[in-house]
Amino acid sequence: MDERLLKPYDPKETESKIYKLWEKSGFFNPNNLPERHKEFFSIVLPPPNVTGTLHLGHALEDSIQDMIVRYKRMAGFKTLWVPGTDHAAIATQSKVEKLLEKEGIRKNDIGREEFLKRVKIFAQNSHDGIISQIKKMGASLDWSREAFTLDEKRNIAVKTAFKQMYDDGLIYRGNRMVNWDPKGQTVISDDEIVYEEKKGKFYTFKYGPFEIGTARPETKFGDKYVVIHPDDKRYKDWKHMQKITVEWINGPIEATIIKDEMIDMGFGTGVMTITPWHSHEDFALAEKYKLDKEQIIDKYGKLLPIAGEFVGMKIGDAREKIVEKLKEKGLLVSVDENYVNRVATAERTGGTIEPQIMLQWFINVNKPIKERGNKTLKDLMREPIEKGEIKIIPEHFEKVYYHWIENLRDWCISRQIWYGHQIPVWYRKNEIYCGIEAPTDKGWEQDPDTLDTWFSSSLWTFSTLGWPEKTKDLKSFHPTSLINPGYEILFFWVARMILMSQFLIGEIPFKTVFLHGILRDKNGKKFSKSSGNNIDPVEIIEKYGADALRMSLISGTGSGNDSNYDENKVKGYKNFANKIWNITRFILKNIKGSKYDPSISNNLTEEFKIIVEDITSDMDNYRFHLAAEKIYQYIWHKFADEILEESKKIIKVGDKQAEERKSALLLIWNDCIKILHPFMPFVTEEIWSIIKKRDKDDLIMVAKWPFGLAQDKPEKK
RNA sequence: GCGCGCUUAGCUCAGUUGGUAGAGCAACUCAUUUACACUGAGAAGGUCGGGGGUUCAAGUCCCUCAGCGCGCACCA
Repeated sequence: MDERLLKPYDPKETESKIYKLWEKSGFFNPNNLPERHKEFFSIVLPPPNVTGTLHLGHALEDSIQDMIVRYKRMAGFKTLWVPGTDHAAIATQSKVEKLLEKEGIRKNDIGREEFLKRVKIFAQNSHDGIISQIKKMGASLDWSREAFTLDEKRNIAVKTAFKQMYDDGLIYRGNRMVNWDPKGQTVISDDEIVYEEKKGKFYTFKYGPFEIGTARPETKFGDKYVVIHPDDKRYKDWKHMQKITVEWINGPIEATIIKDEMIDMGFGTGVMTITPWHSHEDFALAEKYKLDKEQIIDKYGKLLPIAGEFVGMKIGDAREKIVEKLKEKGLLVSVDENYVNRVATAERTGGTIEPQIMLQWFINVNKPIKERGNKTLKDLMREPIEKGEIKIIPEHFEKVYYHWIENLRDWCISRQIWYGHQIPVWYRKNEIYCGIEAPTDKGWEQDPDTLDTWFSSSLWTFSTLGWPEKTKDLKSFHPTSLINPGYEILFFWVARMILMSQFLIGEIPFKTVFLHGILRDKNGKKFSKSSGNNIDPVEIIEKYGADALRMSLISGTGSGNDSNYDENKVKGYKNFANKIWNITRFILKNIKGSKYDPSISNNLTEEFKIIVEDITSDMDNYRFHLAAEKIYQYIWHKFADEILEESKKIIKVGDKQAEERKSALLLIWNDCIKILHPFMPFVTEEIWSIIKKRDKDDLIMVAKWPFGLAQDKPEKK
């Protein structure tokens, strides 16, 4: 009897030892896999942000992906799982800014270079912690191919991508309405906005012969256009472009009446004034009728000279004072105190977004691309899903995806932050140069802005494989087989990867998008540092083992569904790990001295084969949670509770039937351990080593899936 | 407003192409040192959110209502 089996299973002792064994084997790298691994299977790890440490949500993601990767590897695929981390531009920068604030340092005091040094140190620390966390999960990532969204190679990819899109006129610089975050002092994309419902006041003012409503009186200084619906009978006597003089905040102004169908006649009085500089819709209207646009608020959220006596005031402070003045002038009609406003805030800094017209860089999603039969980037994003080249699981997210594309505006990619890929564009007076390298002659200055972090992550499936170089990896492993992000980054990441891959290399980035849900705490609350419910996976691993954690996260939740984390469940699977440990002890004890016949076939093995067929079909059809529960049920309640109990009597007799039973037990148990391996890799590898007692190369991680049932060919289209 | 989900045992959730309702945890009754107490045996627990429809047959498909969650959107 192996000494290890004499005491209960101890994951702590086993896991780090086993992980080292795996790393040493080299099998994480597909190049080192034995001959039988032919067809390629590839997947990239959604790179975690280097903003701190991983939480249980990442553990869920790692568990699912490693389970799939291990299954595919056993099935005979030449399997690659690419690791990496994301520099997460704004998120990381604002994190470091906050840390420096505590030391009383502001980033402008130390300057760009010194600040970036600090960020780099922070990012490196985060990275190291994250990698060690991922390894503790048992993730079989090929570390020799590790990448970072901001490393040298990815920088070349980013610049190459930018230039290609710039040359094709898809990236342009223009004065457009953008989302300005006064707190983060940068613009952000539409997708980085989080809307919060806030109760506020809704004011109605007299504006000449009209009454207009607004929730933001502080933007109204420059309002000199009155918009009315052309069909509104109440105002039928007013003509389009008619000019009137009205008394307003700082005296009389000349206003112009605009008749346009954008107005909702049923809302308020059916009349509104517009502020083209600080509102997306107003801007669109102003463009349509070539109206003047005036800036009211500066980038610090303060009022400009147009505000007259209110100049320099913060908009929040100015609001009530402006209302007061209007009231004194007899222009205030009413105040609705129960108005619910949807306030746009910045995802990362929490700042209240101020729409502004600014000179920024954009990706044009509506421009017909000549070389692609006049298709737009929107078309390139939509088509692979429509044609079924990319499958989204669960399927209903396809509708969500289309819906997003329909509403998509040009993607603003420039950011006024320091941490990130600097835009590869140089200016000299009126000249502009875009290139991989800086121009060599004098007088050029590079654009100080950096790129949206999602620009670099959207190249991830091919930038990690060597693009823009034509590498062997790229040829072998792209398009990748599968991607497994949470559904919350379907737009941020998945959609943009499809966009970039389609445009830059003319192929899809992955064949299947398998989305997972969000893991919440026991009470259904989102994990976050601020609510103090954050859990470090390592903490749980030390208590129950990585196997138990993995199994508890995978089983019991349908794909794409949110789930609640329950420590009791982990505890249950720790018991399960010990159960299979004891089963192994029982079997080895009982088969001692007997000859093992691997060709045995009887009722037990036939019945087992049917179970394995069922489980394998679940594995091949993304029903992993079912596969996990089925193998658990079989092992504990069929194999242990029934078959082993019954075997005790049979083996006691010591006849031919007993010998056959012993062989059947060993055969079935061997295969049970294999099937369980993708879910609980550590304990199964340890048991394998005890059963096999062979040399180091004979690892369960490269053992063949039972009965040759798993597909070793790519899925049929 | 538009879109997408969810509602199944006390709790947390599974339930694949429609074919007699499942698991884990909790609670209940027994077994008491067995490969395993990180255990075993057993019993209990559900008109599958309400209503209607299709079908020989509906938790599953269709319609409708309600509650909850999420995403998107230009209600000034």
